[in-house]
Amino acid sequence: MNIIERSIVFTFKMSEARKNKKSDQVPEPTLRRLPTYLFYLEKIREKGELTISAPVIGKALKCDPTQVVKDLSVTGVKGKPRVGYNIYELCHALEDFLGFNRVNEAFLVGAGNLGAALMSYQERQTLGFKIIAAFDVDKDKIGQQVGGTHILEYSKLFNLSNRLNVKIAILTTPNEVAQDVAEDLVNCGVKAIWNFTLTNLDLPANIIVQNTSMSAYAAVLLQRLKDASE
Amino acid sequence: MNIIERSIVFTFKMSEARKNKKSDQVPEPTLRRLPTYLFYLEKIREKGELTISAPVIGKALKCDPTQVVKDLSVTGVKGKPRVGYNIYELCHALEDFLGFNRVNEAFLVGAGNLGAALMSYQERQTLGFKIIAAFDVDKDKIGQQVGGTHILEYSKLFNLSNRLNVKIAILTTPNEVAQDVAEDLVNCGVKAIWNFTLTNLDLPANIIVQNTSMSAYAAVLLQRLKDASE
DNA sequence: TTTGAATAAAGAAAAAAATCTATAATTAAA
DNA sequence: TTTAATTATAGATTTTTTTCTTTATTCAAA
Repeated sequence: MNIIERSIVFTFKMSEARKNKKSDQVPEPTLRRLPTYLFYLEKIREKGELTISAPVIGKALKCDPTQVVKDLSVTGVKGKPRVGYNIYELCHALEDFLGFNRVNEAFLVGAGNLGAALMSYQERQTLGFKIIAAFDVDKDKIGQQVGGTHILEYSKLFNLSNRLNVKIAILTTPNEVAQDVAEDLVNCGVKAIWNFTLTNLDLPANIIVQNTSMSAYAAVLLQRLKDASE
Repeated sequence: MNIIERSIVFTFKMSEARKNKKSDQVPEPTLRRLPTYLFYLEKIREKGELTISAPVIGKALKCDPTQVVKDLSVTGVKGKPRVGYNIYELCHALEDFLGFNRVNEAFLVGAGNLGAALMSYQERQTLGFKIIAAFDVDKDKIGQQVGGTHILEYSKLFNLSNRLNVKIAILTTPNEVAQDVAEDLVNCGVKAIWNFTLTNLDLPANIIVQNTSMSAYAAVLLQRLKDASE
């Protein structure tokens, strides 16, 4: 194969990769597990440990050790045989990979119970981003503060988004207004919406929507309980 | 094959099925989708529609129509070609399958923001179970009421669990006490724990633990946003 | 220094899940 | 009554994810 043929093959492979971007995406199950590793490792690090092996992590987190190795490999951190991983390095790499050490700013719309929970959640535990402003239409809530974040009148969203360049929004409104609010958010430049409502949002294809329904987990729990009693 | 040979084959198959119970378990991805179907169908039913086809559901929920058919088939409901499913029948079957129409009673421990959110959640939206009592150690919270449920002194858990036969518990305590509380709950007869803490609970194998970390979703969202901007 | 045990890493195999395809049933329109 | 279009259903295929296997590396002990 000469240099031209090679470059053709190369070009082909590149466009293939670009076409189905999914190929180089980290699998969702892995992404979901990564924070669990991070929080476990942080706990171990606080105990003064310096290294940890995949079998030990696997035992603690009740999962397959080779799964652990595969998952952690996305960070690029190399472990040493007979020793394991450097905990400090691994924590840092995980935080970096997950983006938990960057300031990912987010809006929150709907400061009801769940909204307030997420606002206070960010104080204690790393959620992955900082809610810089919450919005609501309820006069009683407006002006209040939860978890260090102010609740503002919803209409202020439009002014504020002009000045700030916020890409992430958390949607915890009632179902009925979810679609309208989501469209407002997209118009304000939001690129990713974490949707806690039961509304199936109809938005442009380039907008990332992460649907999170508490019912989904409840369904799995109830079913496994049913399975167990049979 | 005579009758005896047949019965041997039959016995073998039965024990196989019992051995790896997983085989007849409904896949977790399907279980997670079922509440989404239910809430969508309820919305459509309210509009007065009587039937709906899998392709229509698939278009609305942005998923493959054959996926819809496979998922809905777990309820046993049959659709008619060229017509689709009877919405009323399907809603009922889904509620029944998911156990959402039964009274699944649950305890909640840790009436902080997230706990309170779940308590108020059950009012508006079907969570799948009814939180009949919440427990906390915070004097300010004890005696209060959220979403129609009273917050009781934690120590009352032990008396109450003797009288009531509650199988499900929601764990929304701080991480530090999660393991201890979980063990208490198991001693009180709880069989399934919905764990919102970041603690990896170490409990008997027969106890069902559903770990739900907000960070897991956040991680996926952040990553997809990163993927999109590359 | 040598040997052996532990473990990461890479790749193969298996399992699980999603998607595609073909078939048969049904109904509305011709 | 017949035909064509729609759609559920079942099964095959593909893709994704997990688990298993092998290999090579490293460190501790002999």
